[in-house]
Amino acid sequence: MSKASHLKDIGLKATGPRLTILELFENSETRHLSAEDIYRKLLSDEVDIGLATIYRVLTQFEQAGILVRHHFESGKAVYELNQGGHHDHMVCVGCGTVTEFFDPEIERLQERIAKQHGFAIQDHSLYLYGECAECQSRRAPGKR
Amino acid sequence: MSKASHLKDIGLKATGPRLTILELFENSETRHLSAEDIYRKLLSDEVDIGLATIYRVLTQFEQAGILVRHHFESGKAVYELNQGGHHDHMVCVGCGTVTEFFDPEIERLQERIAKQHGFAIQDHSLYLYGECAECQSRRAPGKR
DNA sequence: AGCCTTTATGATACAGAGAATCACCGCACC
DNA sequence: GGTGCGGTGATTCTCTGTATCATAAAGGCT
Repeated sequence: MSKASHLKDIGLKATGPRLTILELFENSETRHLSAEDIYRKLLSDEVDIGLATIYRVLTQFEQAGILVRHHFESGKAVYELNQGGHHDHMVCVGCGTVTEFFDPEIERLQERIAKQHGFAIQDHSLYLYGECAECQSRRAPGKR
Repeated sequence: MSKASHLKDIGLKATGPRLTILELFENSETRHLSAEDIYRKLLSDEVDIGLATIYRVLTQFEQAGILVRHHFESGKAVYELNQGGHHDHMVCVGCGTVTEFFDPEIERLQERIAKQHGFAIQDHSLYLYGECAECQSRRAPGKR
């Protein structure tokens, strides 16, 4: 299915900005992008899309399930392509790198805890913050 | 140890606003308070503390380890008394109630995953969002 | 107690992320 | 080829939270 018809299927016109932003996610090295990231990236590519449009499109894509939104500690929201599999995130406080992981055991334990409290989970967020291997050795070479 | 000397020990003068805010946390029904919550609570108690002061004091208390800060999905930061034991949170999207829990197994698994990636955890945040038992039965009485 | 230095306070201005507004544009449909 | 309607982008607004700065209050000292 083409990108254009994919957008139409969810009730959104296949406009220039929307296709551009979608392609940006598909071609980006870094999976996780903030509105600002996208804005600046497009500016440097000589593509002029207003910041308001970017926020709008990101929100629409999130509601349509094309993107998933995360709030890391930075305070600003980042988005990534929704490729089906749920996963959690490990964020390096040194370089900002985001590593994804999935642990079925943790998922199961969360469900068990919720059940114990009569709580119906709709969503959850698990972020590990710390230092990645590269940043550790950069900071203390020789060690470890 | 008195509250006043506790504050002095961490290098903070025992001023009115600081003692008031500390007592508010100790006497509050709801463990988790935002700056706004505190501001409005104090206003209704005829205590006039500037919002700037509240933000400052909260930040200082967090740095001193007296309070712990959380970012739920609401976007605004909430604080709770740091009473030693780490725990995670379950937030009801219906009524906003926050339930605390601790699962040593989940903690252990997080550490294992980090180690597998050579990642040194400094901190983590785990929030479960969903509907609490009360809200479920309120929405669909009779069911479940 | 009274002085004096330091720190805290509160009003206000500012900053940054993101949402709302609104005139204009352009595509789809008649 | 008009016309209607959703989409766009410039701008304004809102909401948290921070920085500024003149004034006030703590706490040490005598």
